[in-house]
Amino acid sequence: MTEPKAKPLRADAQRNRDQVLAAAARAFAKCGLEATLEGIAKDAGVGIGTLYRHFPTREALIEAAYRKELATVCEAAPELLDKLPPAEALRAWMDRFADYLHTKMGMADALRAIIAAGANPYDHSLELLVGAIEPLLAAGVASGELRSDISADDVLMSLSGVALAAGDRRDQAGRLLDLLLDGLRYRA
Amino acid sequence: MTEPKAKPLRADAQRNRDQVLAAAARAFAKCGLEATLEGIAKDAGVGIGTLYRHFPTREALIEAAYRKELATVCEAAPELLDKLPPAEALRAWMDRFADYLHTKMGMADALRAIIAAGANPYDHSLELLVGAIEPLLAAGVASGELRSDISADDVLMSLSGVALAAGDRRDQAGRLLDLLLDGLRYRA
DNA sequence: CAGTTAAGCGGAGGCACCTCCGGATATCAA
DNA sequence: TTGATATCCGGAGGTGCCTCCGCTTAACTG
Repeated sequence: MTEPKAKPLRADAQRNRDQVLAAAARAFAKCGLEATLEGIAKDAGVGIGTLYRHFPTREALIEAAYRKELATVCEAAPELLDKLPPAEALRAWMDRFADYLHTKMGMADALRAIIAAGANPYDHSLELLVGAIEPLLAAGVASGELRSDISADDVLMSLSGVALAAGDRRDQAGRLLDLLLDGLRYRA
Repeated sequence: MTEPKAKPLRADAQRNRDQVLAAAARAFAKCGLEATLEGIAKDAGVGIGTLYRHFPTREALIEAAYRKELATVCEAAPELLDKLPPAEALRAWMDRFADYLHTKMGMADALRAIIAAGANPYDHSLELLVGAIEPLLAAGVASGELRSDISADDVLMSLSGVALAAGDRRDQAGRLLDLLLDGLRYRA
């Protein structure tokens, strides 16, 4: 999970990167999303330039800071698939995802940027999410509950769009996710 | 359409407001959304403070600048309803809306804020949109094509979520809107 | 161990955002 | 017409964002 990557960083670079990430996690936990990048850099004991080299945008930093938690949400997918019929498992996972976004609204904007960017195939979080959705969707298609002409990408896009648009009105988000799932159910 | 409001502005205030709005429209048309507020203020011949008094946030200014165009999109709803069966009319209107957002991506963030704000009942654009969707939805329910347990608010939320999340991938947005409409169709 | 060099560092600087408040002025009452 | 005053104006200033580039140093070589 501490990805080695193609290019191993120089020792000092790796150390600084970790310190920035730790400081960012602290700052976001304490101040929410409006934590200043300069403050994070100072707290990490590095210059602002160093922070920007490692994380070229605010979103990149947030994304990296929350990646581990996001992975946890994604890992719940297989478990749900064990316990529930595919369509229900998908719906339940959507709820987990929406809950997560709801508690970490800070992540919302970052996520929107990540997903909207779309084009970047190296983005880890995006893979993570698509990877979580794919088995759920495939199982639903196999069991005949879900239509087969929608990709995991599309589901993610709709899901995140709905979750982000609904913002903090969690009940409304729930209704919209029901609606989304209805659209996904197979019809002759 | 040039709402008189409860409090008629003082003559100079009204004049300044109009000039700012005109400058904003010019700036957004020319530079897209990254037009600077300071530049707009200067172009309008007012101080930055005046701009901020009239439009406390960037979104407020954008919203005001695009309100007229948005109204045009909304006015298309009844016409579509005349020409098409309700569900198709709704779908066609969604396309208009998505097209609009697509050409004016600048508006996207503003719209997201407007819709996410939600709580502000005085927001004119929100009323406009809900007012456009409501008849389409009602006609669909009346004809039995669409389910009756979804509100125009919910439709707007899903629609905008999808359109915004899809960003500039217009084809994907189209698929997602199809999906949304499938969810809206009546099922026993 | 000493030399080389590519990678990394960091903060000064320029730009935009937004707030705040002393001065200006439209409006109204007398 | 002449104050009185509520309203509005505008830009200086404090803050954060992000870029750029000269200096530093880890890592590698012989």
